Amino acid sequence: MEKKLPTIKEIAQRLNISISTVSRALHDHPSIGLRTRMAVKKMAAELNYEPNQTAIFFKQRKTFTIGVILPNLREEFFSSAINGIEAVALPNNYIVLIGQSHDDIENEKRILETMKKHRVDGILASISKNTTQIDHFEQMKSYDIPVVFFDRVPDVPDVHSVSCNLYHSSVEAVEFLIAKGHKTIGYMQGPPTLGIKNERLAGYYEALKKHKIPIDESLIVSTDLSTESTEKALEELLSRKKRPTAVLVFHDYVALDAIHYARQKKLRIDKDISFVSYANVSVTRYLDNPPIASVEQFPYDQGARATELLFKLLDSKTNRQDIPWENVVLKSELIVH
Amino acid sequence: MEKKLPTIKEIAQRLNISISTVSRALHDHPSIGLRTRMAVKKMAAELNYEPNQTAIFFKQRKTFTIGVILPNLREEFFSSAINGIEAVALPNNYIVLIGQSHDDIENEKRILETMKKHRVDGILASISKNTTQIDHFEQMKSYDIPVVFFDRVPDVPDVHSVSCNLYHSSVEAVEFLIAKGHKTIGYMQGPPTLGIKNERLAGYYEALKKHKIPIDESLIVSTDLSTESTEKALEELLSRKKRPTAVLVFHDYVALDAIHYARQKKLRIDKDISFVSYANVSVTRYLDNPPIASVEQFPYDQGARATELLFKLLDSKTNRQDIPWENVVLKSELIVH
DNA sequence: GCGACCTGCGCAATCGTTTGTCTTTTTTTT
DNA sequence: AAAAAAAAGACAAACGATTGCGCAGGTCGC
Repeated sequence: MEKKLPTIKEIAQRLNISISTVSRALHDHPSIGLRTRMAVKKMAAELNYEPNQTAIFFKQRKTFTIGVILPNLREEFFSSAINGIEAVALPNNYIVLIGQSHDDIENEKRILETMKKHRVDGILASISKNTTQIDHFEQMKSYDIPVVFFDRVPDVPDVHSVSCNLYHSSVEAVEFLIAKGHKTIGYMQGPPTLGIKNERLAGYYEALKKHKIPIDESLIVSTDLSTESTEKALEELLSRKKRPTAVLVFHDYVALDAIHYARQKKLRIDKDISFVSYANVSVTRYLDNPPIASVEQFPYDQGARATELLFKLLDSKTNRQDIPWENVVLKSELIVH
Repeated sequence: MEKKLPTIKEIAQRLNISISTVSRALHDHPSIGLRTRMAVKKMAAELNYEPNQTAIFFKQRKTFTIGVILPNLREEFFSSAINGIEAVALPNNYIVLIGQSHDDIENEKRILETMKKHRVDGILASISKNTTQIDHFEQMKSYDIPVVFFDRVPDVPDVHSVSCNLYHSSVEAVEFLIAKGHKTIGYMQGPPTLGIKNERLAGYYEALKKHKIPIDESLIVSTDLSTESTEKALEELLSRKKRPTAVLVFHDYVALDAIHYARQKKLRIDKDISFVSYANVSVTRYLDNPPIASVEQFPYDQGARATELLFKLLDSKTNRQDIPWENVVLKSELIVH
């Protein structure tokens, strides 16, 4: 049963020709005559020949594999991003290796190491929440493995990246609340390492400024994304003398925790307090009290664009060091529920 | 910049010894003396040598890669399963290649083909909802690539599989409803190809029988999982003369659609009608009207066990054909919310 | 009718490692 | 001190495919 697979060598022997001829024939090389070419192809079909990719990978120094490193597949954002990545990668005959950092930089390093060993052709990464330096990614340069960051991109200039600009949508989100009559609007931000650029906060400031609402720093609180931390942050906001009637929240899941807590405290959502957040996760569809609006960040598109950029890098014949850093920025969009 | 990576050959030249000696020294082969072994390791460290895995894969006919084929990563069940798979695979130095069938058998075949080309050592698969025959998986045998199915396993005897026994939990679920005083209990089943064994239905029958509740076939309806289909199915149930006060539903997401629809129809959840379903997805945490109970199917454990089984197959020296088919069945558990 | 050119194919090196076997050196035994 | 045994390392053949180069044989030109 365990027949070993046919090789070009076998084809060559049966046809009494050289293996190089077989190889070229299979690749439609012009220097092989039609007769032999046909004969080779016929025999290949008969034997059910399939090239041994591992041999080819080895010879070509190329594996047609891209590695994807991301925090957690269970987050809808990332599994959607994978779909975008696959949509571009598969048609190009690339296959996708996935590793989850679970938001731990040590895992991130381990995964990167493994992917390097497996000689992936390129890497797509969304960094973990406590990745503050990216030496481990920089190292890939010396192995000539290009890296493209997406969504959670490090805040340094010399990388390739695809991300969403949250500034405009943040302005829009706050203006949306203002239009609804809110005058005291809080902001609950995430961990400092995420969204270093703080486009969300900048948008928040800008909108308030634009509408001449004085900025009250005490209305800005932080959560580390855990439920407890979020509850504590909301508690803080609720204790302000000028209690906010609306809160812009770092992420839908955080908002859900906040909403849950607010309801426990007998606050009526969208009457006593309203929430707007980011991510536009699909479960809100089933909720009675979702955030009234959420900023869509197009994970699928981000994944697809990042993969396209990576392929561009892979294709470029020139020394990769010479390619200018490219930072694609997509527009986000406020979705009102 | 683009320095090419050091090889054992280079180490050999610098030390003026043979390549084989270097190789053996690095592997602590007993026939290499301590002096040379140390020298080799020192040099390897200096040069920052790393073995070329693609060469090794090629030579060893082994890639330390397992392919995972599943319907959709966006389903929490499957992304959790991936976690279980990674938990077993990574410590064993295996890496995970993922492909989504998106519930389309053609994709499934394509992915399988690609994975075969990439010479994965083994495959874990959860079949698509319209996979009725598994020839494409059977084919893997002739390439000596073992396949282990998990969760969505084909209903044939000669496969390896890991799945959850839903029979007992189904009985338990219905008894739970009966205990709550329900006497008219409907059942909304999924597409026929999924859960062919129909343990859910069997459990449903059993519980009713046990409690001497006559079985009314008109209380059994079907959905293809789409929202529309689910709504139609619920509508049917609601139109029965003896309208059910509780429904056992194929899957949480289906239940959510059903609940959504029921509420539109002004039914009060858990008063006019109650739902119990399967999967125990985590979003129910945020819902006002979740199913009152759900059957947990332990995706993480299923993934982990399936991977262990696969490794067992990979390890076995004997001809794989001789290994008896193993069908691991895990217990499910009714979680009351 | 003889060199120039084209066509069609074979030879052999190469990618980096592993591994069976053979050779050399060292150590032990008697 | 010589022979036998053990230890340490070298040689070379794989693994399967790609590819530069060279070498036939035929065709064409003049």
